Amino acid sequence: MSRKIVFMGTPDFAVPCLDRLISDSHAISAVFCQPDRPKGRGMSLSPPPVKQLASARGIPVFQPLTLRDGEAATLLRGLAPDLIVVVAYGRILPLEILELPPLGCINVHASLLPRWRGAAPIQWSLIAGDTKTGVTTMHMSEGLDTGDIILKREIDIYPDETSGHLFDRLSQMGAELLVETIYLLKSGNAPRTPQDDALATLAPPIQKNMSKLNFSASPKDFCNLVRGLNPSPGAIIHFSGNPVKVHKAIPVADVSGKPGVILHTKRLVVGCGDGAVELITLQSQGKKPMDAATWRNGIRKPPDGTVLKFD
RNA sequence: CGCGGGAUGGAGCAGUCCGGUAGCUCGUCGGGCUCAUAACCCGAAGGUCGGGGGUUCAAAUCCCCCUCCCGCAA
Repeated sequence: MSRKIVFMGTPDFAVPCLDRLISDSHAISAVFCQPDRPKGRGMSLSPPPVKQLASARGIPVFQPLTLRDGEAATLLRGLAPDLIVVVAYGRILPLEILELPPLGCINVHASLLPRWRGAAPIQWSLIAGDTKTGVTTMHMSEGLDTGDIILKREIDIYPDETSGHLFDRLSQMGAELLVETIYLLKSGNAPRTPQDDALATLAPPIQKNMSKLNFSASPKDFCNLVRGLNPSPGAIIHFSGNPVKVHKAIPVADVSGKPGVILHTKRLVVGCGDGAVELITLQSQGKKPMDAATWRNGIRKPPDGTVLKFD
């Protein structure tokens, strides 16, 4: 027999999960997501990705400002779901809602919990230089990603992988793990393992002041930040006072120089920490991304005796 | 009407304020040098300066309109 599911999610990451539930013929009685927000150039109001998919499939969409004023709970009681599936919804669910569905509320999270609880697990795993990550499903509790674990699946992070790329892989994997989890849940065989709070780390939302790259950091940390912040919001360096976004950078072995100083006449090998990094792809304000050699063609030659360097 | 940057030979840029010879770093092609090079030297080709209108003896440059690209902020 088919169980009624309410899906709660907002951004791109949640889309494959919803899409998979729909194509697997689960009964999605409603979708909740964050309200439309002004977005992009021109600040036009735009619906979040999950809403776009749900609308296209004719599923009712609700976008309450809060889940804590009782209205959402009343609404949900009316929908009487057997299960609530939450994927990157953007809000913590109150106990009143957590206790509502008979099968409970489950969540898909893009990390190997208890590592990287919070809003930006993918970015933080890259920034920290993790070599493996994964997806976890859990029974939701009142805390931030603290619920008992149902299933966990692990993958290796590629050495030059970006957040964008990892996002794609993990969101697909999340959809897989979600359907397996629901299957186990329905059959009453879902495992339930409490998280070890002592091993927990936090992945708070990415702040814009994290975007500034520091050439005195180690080459590895420098490049990890570039990876973690690609494609959004992007890591920034400065040249002649102007911000330049770094889309790709790699550590360079056996070379070192003063932080920020360009060490090669052709490539953008730059002194960094106790070594050097090579900047591969850059983007100046108002421009499209370009490879380092191309970017370099556009900068003016400094007066003789002056070294080329980043601020 | 959120703020802002941009469109100039194949690429990235300067020149635009103060109208009057099309410039720089590369690439391409030809030649030279070197044991050798993402090295160096010499030479050449290649542009209706995004589109339209206007002002002017003269517009990449000044005025008006349009198209496309991008950054920030949210």
